Amino acid sequence: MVNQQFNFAVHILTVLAVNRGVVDSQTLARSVNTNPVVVRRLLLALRAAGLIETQAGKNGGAKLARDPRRITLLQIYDAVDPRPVLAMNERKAARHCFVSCNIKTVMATVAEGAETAVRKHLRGITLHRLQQKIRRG
Amino acid sequence: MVNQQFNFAVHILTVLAVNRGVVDSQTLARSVNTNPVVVRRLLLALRAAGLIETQAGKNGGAKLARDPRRITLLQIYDAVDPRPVLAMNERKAARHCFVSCNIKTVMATVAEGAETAVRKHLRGITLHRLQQKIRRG
DNA sequence: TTAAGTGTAATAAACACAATTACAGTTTTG
DNA sequence: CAAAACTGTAATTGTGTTTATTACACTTAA
Repeated sequence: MVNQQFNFAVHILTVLAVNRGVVDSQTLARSVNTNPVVVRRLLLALRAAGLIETQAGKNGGAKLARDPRRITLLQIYDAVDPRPVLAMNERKAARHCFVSCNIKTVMATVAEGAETAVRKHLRGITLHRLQQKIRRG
Repeated sequence: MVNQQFNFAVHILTVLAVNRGVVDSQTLARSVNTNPVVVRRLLLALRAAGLIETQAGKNGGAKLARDPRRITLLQIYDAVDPRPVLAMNERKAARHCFVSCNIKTVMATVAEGAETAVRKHLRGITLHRLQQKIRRG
């Protein structure tokens, strides 16, 4: 099972951007094709990041907290806090082996570079842009 | 459990680059701190990519097939064929929902861009460079 | 011919993630 | 104020992915 929180979150926000109003977790879950509880957990993360507002009670749900032009995919990425794009090796090094003792530090730099590259890419894409693409089919 | 094949593979190749000779899977496994069978499976992938040569039988093992200056992290990445850096959503779309029907295509483009960014980063780093970094501690 | 390796299948164990159930709390509306 | 319709959240189960382990046939050097 691959982590799809980023996908789910972008999907949810796109629906909110298109609908321009309050949408409940049940409706969002149907669009994403998942469980409402999964959606609500993501909504909490998105709210903590200041991207949406939620309302409890009857006729409650979620809506965007700001203009889609001012929401980037990087902000969504950070909101759901996914695992690094290149996994780090957390095992103990073999003390007798020089490579084993130093590879971790070196690979951390490599992973950091990969992360930076992805972040730069995501920073350049706004929710509004996705919305436009979807409108055009 | 996070996929560490890329980490393992880079580690293995770095040991081979430093040792400059045949190393058996038992020794490599101790350095990586994993099981020899796991190492041997990775060695098969690296051999298929033309990065190493292996030898069966007594005093067998693996060695680099070419100069570390001509091995990039991208080649290693491709050899182990890891999952995409951004996962794709494979679920069925909700036919009644316009966003649901089109988000997949849009997100595929986003994921492709992320992949390209990471690949570009990895293409710029050679095994030889890692070796140098490790030598300096 | 034996010792020490690789190649490879099969299975078990560990782990991450999503789905589901359940229910307390909140808010609107009649 | 009572009922309906939501959110917030904990607890548990189900499913898929990855690594570890065992086993053994095959290969090669000495």
